[in-house]
Amino acid sequence: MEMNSVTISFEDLNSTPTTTPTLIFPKLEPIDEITPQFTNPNSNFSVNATSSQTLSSNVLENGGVDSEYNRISELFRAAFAQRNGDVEAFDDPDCRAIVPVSNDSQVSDIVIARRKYEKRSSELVRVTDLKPEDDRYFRDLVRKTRMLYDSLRVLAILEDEINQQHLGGPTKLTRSRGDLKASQMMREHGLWLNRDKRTVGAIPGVIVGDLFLYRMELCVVGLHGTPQAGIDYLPANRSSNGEPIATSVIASGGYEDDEDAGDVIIYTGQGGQDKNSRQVVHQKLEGGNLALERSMHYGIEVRVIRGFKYAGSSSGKVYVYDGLYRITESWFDVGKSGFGVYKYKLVRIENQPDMGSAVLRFAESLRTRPLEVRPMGYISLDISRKKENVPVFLFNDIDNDRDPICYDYLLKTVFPPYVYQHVGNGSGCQCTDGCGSNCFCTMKNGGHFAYDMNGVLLRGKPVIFECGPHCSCPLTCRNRVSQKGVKNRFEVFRSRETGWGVRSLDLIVAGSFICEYTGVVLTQEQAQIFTMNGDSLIYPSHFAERWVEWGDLSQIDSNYVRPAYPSIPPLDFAMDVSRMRNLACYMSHSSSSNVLVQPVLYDHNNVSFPHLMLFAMENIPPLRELSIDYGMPDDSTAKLAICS
DNA sequence: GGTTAATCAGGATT
DNA sequence: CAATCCTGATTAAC
Repeated sequence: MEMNSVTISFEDLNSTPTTTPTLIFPKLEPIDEITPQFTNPNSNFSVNATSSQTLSSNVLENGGVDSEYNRISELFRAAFAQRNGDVEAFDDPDCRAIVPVSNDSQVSDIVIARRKYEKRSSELVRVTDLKPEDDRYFRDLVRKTRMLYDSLRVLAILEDEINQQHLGGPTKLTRSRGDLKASQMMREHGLWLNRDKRTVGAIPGVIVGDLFLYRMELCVVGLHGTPQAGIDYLPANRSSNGEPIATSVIASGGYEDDEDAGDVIIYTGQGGQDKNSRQVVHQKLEGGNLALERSMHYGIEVRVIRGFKYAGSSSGKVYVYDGLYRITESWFDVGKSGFGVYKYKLVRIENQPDMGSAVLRFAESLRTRPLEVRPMGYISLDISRKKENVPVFLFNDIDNDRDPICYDYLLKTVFPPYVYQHVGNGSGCQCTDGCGSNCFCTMKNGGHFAYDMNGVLLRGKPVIFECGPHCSCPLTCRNRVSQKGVKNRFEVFRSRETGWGVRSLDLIVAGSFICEYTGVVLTQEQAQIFTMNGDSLIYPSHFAERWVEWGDLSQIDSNYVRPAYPSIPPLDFAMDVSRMRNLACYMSHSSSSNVLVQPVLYDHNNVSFPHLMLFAMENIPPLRELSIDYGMPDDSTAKLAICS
C-alpha cells in the first residue's frame, strides 16, 4: 500500500501551482505500520505470553461470564494507573508506549523522555494521487479506528455505571466522559491517525459528509487536532519558515459574528471571549488568527467541519466534515459586541461532493414535507402500509421501475411452526425491576448487557438473546431492541449504480439497530424445490460475519478473545423473499459495508433459526446508501440478483 | 410545567 | 500555565 504525499515547502506555494514539488515521499508507510515505532523494542515491557494465555483460557472456561467486565474494568484501571504513574501498572504486559521514540531531532532527548506522548509532527504534507485500493485501505483503517473508539467510549461509560451500582452509593453527579477516556486509551496505544505528518487538504479515508459525534473523535482520526479550539494550525515556532499555517477549522456557532451561507463562510477568529463565550476584548492577530491569515497568503486550503445541534446524538451535537475551503479575504471588523474581531471569508473549493451539512438539512426537510421538497419521484409514501412504526418511502426519479410496490411487506421473518415448539412460560426471565446481571436472558448472553442504555450494540456475537414475550420484564426493558422495529425513516430508492437501494433520512448512530432482514424461512426440502424452480433464495450463511468487527478490542487488549459464546451451529436455512419482503431486501452489497448482520433470538429459543438483525457499523449520514456484505466479490454488478 | 438558556464543573491538548 | 467554537449536569428563565 502506497500513499503519495508532497511535503509543502513555501517556495512552492509562492510560485505557480504547476511547479513540481521539491520533495516527494513515494514510499510513505501506511499509518498502522508506522505506529509500531511508538513501541520501544528495547524496553522490558514485552508482552507476556504466558499470562495472556492463562487469562484467555480463563475467559473461555466460564464462557466469559462475569469475567468479561472484570477484564474490561482491569483494562481501564491499568490504563489510567499507567497514566498517573502508578507503579502497579508496570506489571501490565500491555503497558506499551510509555516512552515514545522520537524522530523529531529538534527537541532534546531528555525532554522527549519526560514527555508522555509524541508531539504532532511539524512536517506539512498534502496527500495526492491515491489509487482506489489506497482509498479503500485508508477508509477501512479510519472505520476500524472509529469502531474501536466507539467501543471504548461506550464501555467506559458502562464500566462507570457498573462501578456506581457496585458501590451502591447515590447516583453520581456527573457521568464519566467516555469520549475522553476512549481517546486517551487509544493514544496510549499509538492508535491516533495522522500524527506523523501534518496533512493539508483531505485526510485519507475521511470523505465529505462523514459524521462525528464527539470533538475528540476528530482528534483521533486526525481531521482536527485540538479538542476545543476551533482553529487547528501548525504553530509558528514549529514551522519551517517561522510562520503559522492553519489546516482546519470548526464552525459550530461559537462566535456570534459568524455568517454561514454554506459555500461561503464568514469565520470569526479566536480569542477575546470570557468563559461564558462573550466577546469582552479585542482579538489579536496571533495564534490561529495569524495562521488563517498566513494560509490565505499562501493559498493553502483548510478543512471545514461544521458543528450542528442535532437531537439524535447524546451530546446534542454533531460534527460534519464539509470539505475544503480557500480563504479569500480577511479583515478586522467591529463585532456585535462592539469589540474588534478578525474575520475570514472562506469559499468552498468546487467539484467536491455535496456538503454534508446541506444534505443534513435537505434530509430534514424531506422528513417533514417530502412532496413539497421533491414533488416528483415518489411511488409510495409507505411501502410497509403502516406495518412499520415509521413510513418507508419508495422513490425513483431516474426510470419507470416500480418493482418494490409489487411485493407484500413482511414485517417479521416467518419461521416454520416447529421452531416454536418448546417455547412457553418459564422459558424467559422473571425480572420485574430491570434486567440486570442476574437476569436469565443476560446470563444467556454471557453475563453482560448486549446493548447500552441507548440501544447501541456493545459487541457482536454469534447470537444475542433479547428478552421476549415469555419474559416478565416490560417492553421498555433495555434488553429489547431489535424486536421493536425500525426507528429511522427509510427510503427505498433507485440509483444508476446499484439499482434499488436503501438510505435513511435520519442520522443512524453507529451500533444502533436498523431493521430485520425478513423472509419466509424454508425447510431443507422446500428449499430444494424452490431451487429447482429456479427461484433465488437468501442463504443467511452466506452473509459475511461482520459482527466480529463490532466491539473488537484486540488492538488495545492482547487478551481479547473473539466471542465464541454463545456458540451456535452454522446457519443452515434459506429464506424466500420472492413474494414477501421488507426494506432490507433492497440493500446493496459492499465488501466494506456500513451495515452488519447480527443474529438475535427473542420469541423462540431455537439457535438454528435466529432473526437476522441489521445494525449500523458507522455513523451513517442521511441519504447515504446502506450496504450489507453479502459475502460476494466486490463488484457493483454482483448485486443480489433477486432484488435488483 | 415543560423546553431553552445561562452557568458551573471537570477536562485534554497545545 | 493559560487559552481553547467541549460535554454533561444543574439552575434560572421563559
